[in-house]
Amino acid sequence: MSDIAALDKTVSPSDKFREYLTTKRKKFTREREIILEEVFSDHEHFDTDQLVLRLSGRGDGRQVSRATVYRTLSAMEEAGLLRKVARPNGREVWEHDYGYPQHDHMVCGQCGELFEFHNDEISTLIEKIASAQGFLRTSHRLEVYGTCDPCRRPQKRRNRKLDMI
Amino acid sequence: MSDIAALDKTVSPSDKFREYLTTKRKKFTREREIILEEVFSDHEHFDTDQLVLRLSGRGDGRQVSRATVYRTLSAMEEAGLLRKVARPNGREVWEHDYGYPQHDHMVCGQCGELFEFHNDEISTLIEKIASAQGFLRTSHRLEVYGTCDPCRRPQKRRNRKLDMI
DNA sequence: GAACGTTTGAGAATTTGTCTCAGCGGTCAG
DNA sequence: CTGACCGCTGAGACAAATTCTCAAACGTTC
Repeated sequence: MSDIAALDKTVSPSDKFREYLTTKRKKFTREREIILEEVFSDHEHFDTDQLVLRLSGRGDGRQVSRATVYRTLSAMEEAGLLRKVARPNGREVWEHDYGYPQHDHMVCGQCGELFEFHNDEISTLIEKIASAQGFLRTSHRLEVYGTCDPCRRPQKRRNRKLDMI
Repeated sequence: MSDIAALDKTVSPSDKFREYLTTKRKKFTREREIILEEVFSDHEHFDTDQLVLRLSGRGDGRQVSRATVYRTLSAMEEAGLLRKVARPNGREVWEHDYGYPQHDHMVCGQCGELFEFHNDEISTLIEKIASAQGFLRTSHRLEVYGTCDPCRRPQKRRNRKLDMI
């Protein structure tokens, strides 16, 4: 699911982060590098706490404090590398926002799975509605709730990550 | 006249909540009644803490504990009476989700104001996109971020602080 | 109205994120 | 290359929001 990642990425996340830090007169430290590396080692959504755990489980003897992880993730958000997405349980998770097209999500209430999708009409329409009200849109967040295809099929074994009694 | 015909339109939040509680084999306690009454006494968005305060300020000598307020709001969400909306500062507020038409929000990053809007095209389009993927949509949440009209106008010092409730 | 399972309140505990501050260490002018 | 400035870090204190614990009170059912 993550093989097409390097498409038109002439600038790597690392470069982009460096660029951001430079313009902000901030520093590209070893800690920030470690975090960036870990964050971009796969494309799954992750939660801050998970990341802290993953970082502390690294065998390289170099760990990063919780505070620094929080600080760095915020910086990466500002740099346009990451964005937050809400899950149905109220929690928030991070996802890559760089090297990936703008997209929205469908959240399955049965299995809790998060599906990404992209649609230009939506963005255009939202833009239109906003400007009709004098509202200057910079971004949006759209989550569609319901039931995903696999979970709707009766026969097949359904994904059941959510609780059963 | 037929009372069945009238039922659909006259199911009050209270009735709806009772119905939910009954099917869940839960109890309609005095505390839940008090909270429900306060929540539906006006249509503003509110935050849990605000509600706790409002409840403790009631002169009727009957107060409800914080824990119960949290528990009851969650139950009301499950019952379909309330839903959560995100504010730009990461906070969440509650709004009525019953007796009100489906609508979305525009959130001003300057003043933090929340504007409701409704647009059928959006719903239709989302429906279309979802079903094209076999996803059965039951609801959605759309928040448009940007700057509202008043805040875009220069000179006038219209911008309020974000963290004032 | 008695039995029984549910709910409540008060405060403790947990969760999640921010802040402090002394010492470390990139960066860059010289 | 080197020193020094100033941002950065870790550890833990703090803070805010929410959930949990458990004995007593209550609502519902029979």
